Amino acid sequence: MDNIYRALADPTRRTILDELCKREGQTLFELCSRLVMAHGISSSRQSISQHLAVLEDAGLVITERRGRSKLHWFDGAPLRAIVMRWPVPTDRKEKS
Amino acid sequence: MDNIYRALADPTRRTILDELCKREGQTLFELCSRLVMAHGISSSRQSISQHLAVLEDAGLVITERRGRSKLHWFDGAPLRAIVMRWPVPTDRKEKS
DNA sequence: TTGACATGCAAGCTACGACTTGCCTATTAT
DNA sequence: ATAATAGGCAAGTCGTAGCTTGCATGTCAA
Repeated sequence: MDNIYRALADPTRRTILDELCKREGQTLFELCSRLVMAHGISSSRQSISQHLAVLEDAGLVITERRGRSKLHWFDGAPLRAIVMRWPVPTDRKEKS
Repeated sequence: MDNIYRALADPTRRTILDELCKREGQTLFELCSRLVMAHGISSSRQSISQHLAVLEDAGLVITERRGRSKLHWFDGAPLRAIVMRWPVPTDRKEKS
């Protein structure tokens, strides 16, 4: 799964992940309106849909069809590949 | 610093970070030859140099001029922004 | 000082990614 | 059945990232 990095490369996709962390199980329309409200993102529905497809392909978003809607959840599991690949220093507060 | 994500988006740059983790303080030429040897990367010197500039701009690589050479070190500190932004599940081994 | 070595700068080319537009499919309500 | 709702598919445009090429800068050795 190497497309995590590509998925994280786009700022809109990162904001989508933020939004899905705040509220679980959002539909595409919920996400679109919330991205406009909270953040200044005013992309088309199709654009957000394509972003979600990239995120889902990377495993960062899990979906479930519910009738004519599609619900989206955030999943941080693929992010472990990053912290396992390179050393991430712990941020202990250091005195000067 | 939002360009961490862009810096990680390229596979060659990720391999450069891997290589710098294995051996510290490499020069540009060292990196070029090692990228060809260990991994199958055969980009030009200028290409690698540009990649290093992106990584340095993202704070993932720290440099130091030493005479006519430039030494490079890996720095994982910017990666904390990722693990602090989204929840990364700990991978405890689970019994089935 | 002169030449070899290690790197930097800048312009140009090409390919891919993000976005839009238009139409299509599936589900629910009346 | 029909219309409205929620989303999917596909082609096309545009900008930018990655790569190369050519030349310039700076450093060390003889």
